[in-house]
Amino acid sequence: MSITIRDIAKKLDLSIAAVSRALDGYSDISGETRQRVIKAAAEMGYSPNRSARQLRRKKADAIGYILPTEEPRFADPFVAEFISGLGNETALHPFDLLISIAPPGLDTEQTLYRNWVQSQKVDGFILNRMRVKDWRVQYLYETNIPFTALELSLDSIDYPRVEVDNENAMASLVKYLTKQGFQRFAFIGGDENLIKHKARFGGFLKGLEYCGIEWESGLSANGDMTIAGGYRIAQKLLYLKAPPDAILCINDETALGVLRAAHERGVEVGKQLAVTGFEGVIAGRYSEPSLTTMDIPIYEIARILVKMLACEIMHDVLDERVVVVKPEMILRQSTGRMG
Amino acid sequence: MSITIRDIAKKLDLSIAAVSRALDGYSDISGETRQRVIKAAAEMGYSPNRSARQLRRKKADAIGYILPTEEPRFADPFVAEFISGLGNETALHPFDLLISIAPPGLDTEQTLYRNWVQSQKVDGFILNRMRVKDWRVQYLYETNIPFTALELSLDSIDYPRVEVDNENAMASLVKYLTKQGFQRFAFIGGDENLIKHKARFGGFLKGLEYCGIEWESGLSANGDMTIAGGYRIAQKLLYLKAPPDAILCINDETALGVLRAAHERGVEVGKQLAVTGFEGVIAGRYSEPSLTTMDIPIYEIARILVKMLACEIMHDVLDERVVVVKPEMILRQSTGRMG
DNA sequence: TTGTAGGCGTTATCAA
DNA sequence: TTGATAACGCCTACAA
Repeated sequence: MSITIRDIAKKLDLSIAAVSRALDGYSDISGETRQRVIKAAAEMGYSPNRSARQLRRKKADAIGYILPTEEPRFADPFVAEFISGLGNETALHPFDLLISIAPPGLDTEQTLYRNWVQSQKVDGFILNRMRVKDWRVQYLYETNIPFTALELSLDSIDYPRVEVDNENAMASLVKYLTKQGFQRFAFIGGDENLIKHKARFGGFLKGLEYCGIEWESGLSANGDMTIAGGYRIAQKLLYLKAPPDAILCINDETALGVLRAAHERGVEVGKQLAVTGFEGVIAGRYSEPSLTTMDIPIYEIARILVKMLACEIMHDVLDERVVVVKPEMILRQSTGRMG
Repeated sequence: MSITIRDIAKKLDLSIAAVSRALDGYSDISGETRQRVIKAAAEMGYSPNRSARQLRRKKADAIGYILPTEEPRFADPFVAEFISGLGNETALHPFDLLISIAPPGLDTEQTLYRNWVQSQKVDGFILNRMRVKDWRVQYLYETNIPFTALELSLDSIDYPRVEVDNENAMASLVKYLTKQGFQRFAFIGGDENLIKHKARFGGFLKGLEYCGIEWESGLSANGDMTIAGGYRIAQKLLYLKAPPDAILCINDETALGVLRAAHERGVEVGKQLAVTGFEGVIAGRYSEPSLTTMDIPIYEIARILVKMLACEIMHDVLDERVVVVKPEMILRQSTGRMG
């Protein structure tokens, strides 16, 4: 079968203990022996059996990410970039990345988390799509499992995390559009239980207030953060007797759907109607018209989350327990009048 | 610490062996005892320690997917949908999904595969983005590790796989466009070492031949299968003295970039210029204009690959060793003249 | 039907 | 500096 330390020990006429220590870089082993062992190991193509090591060390050397997705087929560019970041960063550490998928309901998701914890499959978790009240936070905190997350849930638990300054960013968009002369603001959000929604919608309201504009509740609706959802809701908004002249969206996907609906309605986006996204997904750069958005470095955020988690797991000191990311406003054609 | 069978045994005053067998559904255990054990296990929140089980069984109960990506940040919708399919299907089996990322060069990628194999991290692999000559196929075949793949590489090794009828599908597009009156055909491909490229470009040529059109090599170029790549190449094509009136792309991403370039050039897509994608990524439905494409059920394919792999690992008989998927032509505005 | 015991490959604790 | 040896938690002959 596979090569074990036993094979190396036999070949070198050493004890397995000596081999093990030589490979793990302990100091109580002669330099010469170490060299011989390392050489032999390399020649024989040895690499330690993961399960045995894990069993003994009581560590999985793996981190887990459970994608919280509603529909089986709801895979957006955000996810792709996020996973890509997780994958690249974990590869730099001595960790594996374990991935699964569970709808954010209580059943499957809870079972999955509990199972991974109890069977010690992973040493820690990466979380995103935080909910206002998030049982994952409660659970992992109580069971003392390390985790890092994108966004802070409102469970009054302080965990290592990356935060995006959603609120001010969204407010900035409102202010900018006001200066451009737009007046009737609509907002298309997502699930109200999401922190992301709360923060961005909050920023929208804050922006309106700052600009002295009164909020018309009829001009806001929540979708599912997909292109299709944005399209559907925009269709309604654009057929109102007094339609909005600016539609701010919780994310780029939604905004891309809005663009489509506007085209069909024959509304000139950038002139008669301003549309903004959020998150800076690549497609927005090439849409017609191109999409004004608040860019968020999703890939980088994912990497930071892994780095932080690795520190937590190793019990290293974390220089920054909270990393705040400021979105960057990217002005493109969909808000027009940009000279 | 965590709950083990020992704890259950102690509580129920049984031997650990009895508990183990009861949980694993062996027949040589009394129904009553089994019930007691199962009940206690559930109450105590037991789930077996993964490392211990793996070590004993010499099985990882995990499948691996190593994302072959060039750029650290190259995450496309294809990947998102693919991973989503892998994740959902593995969740239905008693398997974990281990994910990592490696550029398709020899170095990192080879080390990673070897490491996962040698340390027995996974019981099998899912492959995609097959290359014409693919060392992964050679290696896994030789080491006798189960794997399934999307596309057949040209290594003369017959493995369980899903194949997409790329060639005929692409040829169909050419034929269709010819009927619509388009005449000067350009093709934007990807990496020439990819099976996908070979097959789709081959289909393009086949289609031309069928229609009696001569191929102008100046009207073909290879990009990197991203929106940006498509955009860049289309810019060149559209400024030729005799520009094409139809641009067929290896994938939707490329085609979306072409749309953008056409807009900027002031070319009316659907009338003066036909553009087609391939793969049926969701964004194409909402682009402006919407994109004609060959839809491929990526999500389903991923699930099939996992199912097949599971069979292979369990040494079950595979009813179909090769599943062929026929893309579905979806006609939208980008090829116009559709009544 | 149940219990005993050995071992999977490592690592860690002792002695030597 | 090295070598025995005992776990880690689970599974499975074999014995009872």
